[in-house]
Amino acid sequence: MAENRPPDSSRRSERSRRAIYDAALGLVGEVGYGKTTIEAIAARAGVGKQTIYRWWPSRAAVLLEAFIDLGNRAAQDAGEPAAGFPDTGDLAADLKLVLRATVDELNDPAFEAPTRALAAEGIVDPELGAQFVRKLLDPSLQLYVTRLRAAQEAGQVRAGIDPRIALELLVAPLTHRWLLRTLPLTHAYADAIVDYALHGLATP
Amino acid sequence: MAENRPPDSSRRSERSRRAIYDAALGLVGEVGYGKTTIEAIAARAGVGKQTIYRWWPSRAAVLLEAFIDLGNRAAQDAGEPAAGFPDTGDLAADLKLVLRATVDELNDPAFEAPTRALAAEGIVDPELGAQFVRKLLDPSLQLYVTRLRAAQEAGQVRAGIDPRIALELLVAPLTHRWLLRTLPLTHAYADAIVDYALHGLATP
Amino acid sequence: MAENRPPDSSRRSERSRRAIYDAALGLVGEVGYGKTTIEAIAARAGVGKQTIYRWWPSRAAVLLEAFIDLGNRAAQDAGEPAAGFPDTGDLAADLKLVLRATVDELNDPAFEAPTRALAAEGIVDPELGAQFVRKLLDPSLQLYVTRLRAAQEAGQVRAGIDPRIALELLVAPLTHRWLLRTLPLTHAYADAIVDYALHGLATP
Amino acid sequence: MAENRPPDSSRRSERSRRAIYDAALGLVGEVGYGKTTIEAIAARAGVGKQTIYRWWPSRAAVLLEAFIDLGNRAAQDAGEPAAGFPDTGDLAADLKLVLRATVDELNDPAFEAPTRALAAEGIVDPELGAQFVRKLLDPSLQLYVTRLRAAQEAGQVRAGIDPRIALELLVAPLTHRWLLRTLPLTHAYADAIVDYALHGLATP
DNA sequence: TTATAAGCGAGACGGTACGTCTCGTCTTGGT
DNA sequence: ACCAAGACGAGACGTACCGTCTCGCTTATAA
Repeated sequence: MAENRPPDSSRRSERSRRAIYDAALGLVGEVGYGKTTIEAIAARAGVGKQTIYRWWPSRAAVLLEAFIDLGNRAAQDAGEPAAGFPDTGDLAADLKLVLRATVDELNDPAFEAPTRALAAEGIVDPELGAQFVRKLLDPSLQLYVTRLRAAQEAGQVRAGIDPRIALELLVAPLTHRWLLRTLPLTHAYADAIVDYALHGLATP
Repeated sequence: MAENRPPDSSRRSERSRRAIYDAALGLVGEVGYGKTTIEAIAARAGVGKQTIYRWWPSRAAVLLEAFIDLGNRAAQDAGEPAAGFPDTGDLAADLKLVLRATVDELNDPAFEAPTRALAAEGIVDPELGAQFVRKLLDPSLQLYVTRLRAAQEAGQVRAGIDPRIALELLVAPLTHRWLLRTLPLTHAYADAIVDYALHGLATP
Repeated sequence: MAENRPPDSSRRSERSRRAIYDAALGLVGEVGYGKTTIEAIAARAGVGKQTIYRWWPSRAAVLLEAFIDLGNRAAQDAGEPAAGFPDTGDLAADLKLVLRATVDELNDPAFEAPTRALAAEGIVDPELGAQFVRKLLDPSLQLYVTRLRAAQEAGQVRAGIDPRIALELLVAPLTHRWLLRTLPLTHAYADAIVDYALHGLATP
Repeated sequence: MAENRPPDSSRRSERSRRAIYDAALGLVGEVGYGKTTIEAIAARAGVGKQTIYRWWPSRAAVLLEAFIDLGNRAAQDAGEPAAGFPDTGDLAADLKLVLRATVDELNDPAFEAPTRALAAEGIVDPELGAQFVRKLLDPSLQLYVTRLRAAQEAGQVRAGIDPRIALELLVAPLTHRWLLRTLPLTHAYADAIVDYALHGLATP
């Protein structure tokens, strides 16, 4: 009975898709994620509810795609400036630069609400969490891997170090403070993390 | 007009409070947090809904208190046994022991669902997040501070190191992997984190 | 802000409407009007509560419509049979016939509960009372007017008499006894009312 | 187990009783009967809910007693002026006088809300209805019986007429219009009812 | 060039849970 | 013992959304 054929995406309305992204991001910013209901998105986008249910499995999925799309458009607008990791040869300086920028981004109110919402949803919904990590988080982390490997080849990082683990020593503390709001997230903290991570806690 | 006087907690029914804790924890374990409704908790606890709304501001607050109470009872049952941080003199070994235990706890399915639910809720609701940190997280973290300070006094940790930041280098990577499910959370990973954090990434 | 547009009645589910009528009448008969909740009607009708709230302003309005519908269906089933007022030429006899039938109807237990409930609600809620009168009471009373006017033309009723007032002399005492339960409502009483009303109380 | 002994009325607080009457009448006047809850009465009277439940079986019973008490106090204040039925020898004139006064009373807004509420409740609740009739309605009606019997002895009313039925011919139409709001309730209507009832509808 | 079938906007539907309100009972402490 | 106060179990209220399901209406192939 239950046919459940997937919809023909070639006939999908681009117009509606954009309107839904805009409505979703707008609502999350204005009333918070909890009150961003599918009905409200549909109403604001001037779209039937079914059009959302046809193409997305959940409210969080809509927001995730809207977010990714936002990033893509931003990148495209900026003429695709790589957004690569700086490599001045001074690893500590480069890391501090990037981590400070991360701190600023995490402290940006416009960025905060939807990201927290997505992170929270991803923590509970493994499917969504995987997408979140794959599409939003991993690409950024990969840049650390590249930079760390370069430093390793330059003899600035110990040979045995696994860059994939090393990067977590740098990034996780920031994420930790941001997600759990244990203590304020400052540039000084970012600098301290870099110093501690590079030179260790133990007496030499 | 809006009087809204707080209820008289001296007349609160202990019986109902326990029943609500039990029902909440039971339901979260059985059907997950998302489907643990206040109505269901009230029904299972044999309690009026108003009795929940009278004493807790939200579903998450109920679960948080239930969780804390569970911890308290466990501690009490066990006759308040240590719960302290090991101090064998070997800092690396002690840290590995504790972080491995943390890994095991985070990987325990019984523990996972409610903790994820609470963490996710706390990420979005600052009020609840603060309680979560204050009542559940901070007490554990404080033990790290104590142990690190002892190591510092023993000359095993560099003098300038702030234990409160140092501990995040150790704990945050575990939390990060657990919350975001980037990569598997293993004893080997815990060991690596301790080694990297203690001795740093940079070439000496 | 408050849009509150009325629903599109062309898309209304006939199925649900009937089910709601049946459930409402059934429940009033079984548990009484006071215990006939909207939740119970919805549950028994296999209908969402919103479907009731969408189309009716109150519980009493549902029952009123159900009642009217019941009358309409009964009339339709019977092939629209007479329902008219008898006119044998003997006004007293005709009135006694009709008033005795009214007495029987008012004394019918199946009829009593919902009618009392509606009447009581209409007494307190002017809106509903108006509908009650217009849709259920007035059509019946109009038959009296017709019959009395015929009698007037036949010279059996004094020329100056206003049929609309005259009818109340006949009908109100029955309603009075029924609503207020002052004294038993019998055929003898109906006969007495007709005799008194037609020939007056005063000595000629 | 369920003892359910009746409370000792000798120790009853007169103070509370009065406060409850006042609160009940005040609330019905201000917010209508539907919103006059027992909780609200208790709160306004500065009385525990149990004190109401202890002495009255229902909200309507409270209001009924409050109403009766109001009448008693009014009578007492006025020095008990009989309130008897006028008897000038002219039955028609006396009846018109009284019925016009009744019309005025029924049209008095202050009087309307609680009386409608009580009547409506009495229609549905036989117990309460009986009390309503016995304590409020019958005493008034008895005055009609007395006056009609006097007229009968004076030869102004036909010998066979039962005053108890006759009075309903006069009073019921007014009640009918008031309760059901079929048509406006005016002095002219009261006069017409008296004329019609005294001299009948039929041609002599 | 029409028909035909998809996506679409709209929104009614059967449901579930919400958070509030009131019910009538029960408990506590005060007089 | 009655009382004021109010917590309690119970459950209906009316609202908000859920996800599904028709409805007509474009709109773009395929006959």
